[in-house]
Amino acid sequence: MLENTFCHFPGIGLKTEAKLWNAGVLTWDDLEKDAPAGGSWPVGPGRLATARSLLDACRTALDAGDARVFYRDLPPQEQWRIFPHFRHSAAYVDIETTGTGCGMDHITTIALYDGREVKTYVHGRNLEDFVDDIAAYDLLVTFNGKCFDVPFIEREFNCTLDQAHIDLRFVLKAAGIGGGLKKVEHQLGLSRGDLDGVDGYWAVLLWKEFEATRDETVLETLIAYNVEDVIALELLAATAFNLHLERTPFAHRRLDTPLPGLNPFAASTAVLDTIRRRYFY
DNA sequence: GAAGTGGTTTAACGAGCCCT
DNA sequence: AGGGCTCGTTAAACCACTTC
Repeated sequence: MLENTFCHFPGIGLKTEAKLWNAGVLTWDDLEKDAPAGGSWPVGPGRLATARSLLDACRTALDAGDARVFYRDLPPQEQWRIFPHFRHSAAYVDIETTGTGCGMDHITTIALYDGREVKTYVHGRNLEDFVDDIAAYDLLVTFNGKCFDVPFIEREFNCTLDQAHIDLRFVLKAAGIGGGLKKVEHQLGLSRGDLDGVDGYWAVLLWKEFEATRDETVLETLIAYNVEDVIALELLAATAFNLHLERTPFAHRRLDTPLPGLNPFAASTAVLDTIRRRYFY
């Protein structure tokens, strides 16, 4: 999709890009050919020359796996186009915390999924390893991570996550699927089994319970919930990409919807019942 | 070459929304 | 419940191109 993208070039917005597509200029290679059928370019010679001068840099960035070039230059509502090109180096990330509001909050667990393997990080054990591990990826995929997860991580670890970042909250909203993560999953017909109805507030309660009891089953239930979130992100990213693709001339290049990854952690129904009884009845 | 047009960019602001 | 970020909107300025 990036090779069909022109709206990241200076002076070319979505309208001009659509005109190029309509004129049969569909790829970067087409941009270097003679004028399209009809004899004239839907963009002036100055902007055409600028775009042409940037083609090599774009090709190099694509080959080198540098997603940041496109992330920087694409309009925010078009950053979904990055996904298939850098999917092999994507990290689906979600954090759980002790809550929000009092300023003393900290991260309790982090889940990182790369489409193959799940990694988890726990406060007081291996949480700091996350900073080194995440640096290996070129693309972050989160839900509301631009507003919550990434600022929280950067504050807590005093670091900067400078990867390209697809925040599915905004991407899905622009595709007509709004709401929180659980609502989005529900709209797409996804189910979480035992963890249906469990939300971020439960993660706060589960951590509180774990700190009080040091019961590993409680911790595993929290991690299972955390991991379930990141596994779902891959499916949501592919779905969001396909929804946006349908609005372009390239709808035939849909991505296959990935099978849900295997969650190596299991939520305990006994633990969930305990939390339910204690806090919700 | 001047005027007009359409498109893009930029900045400021506020609202909305989702996270735990 | 609070925090915080992004996005959308709007308006103005700018740019490139077209038309005469």
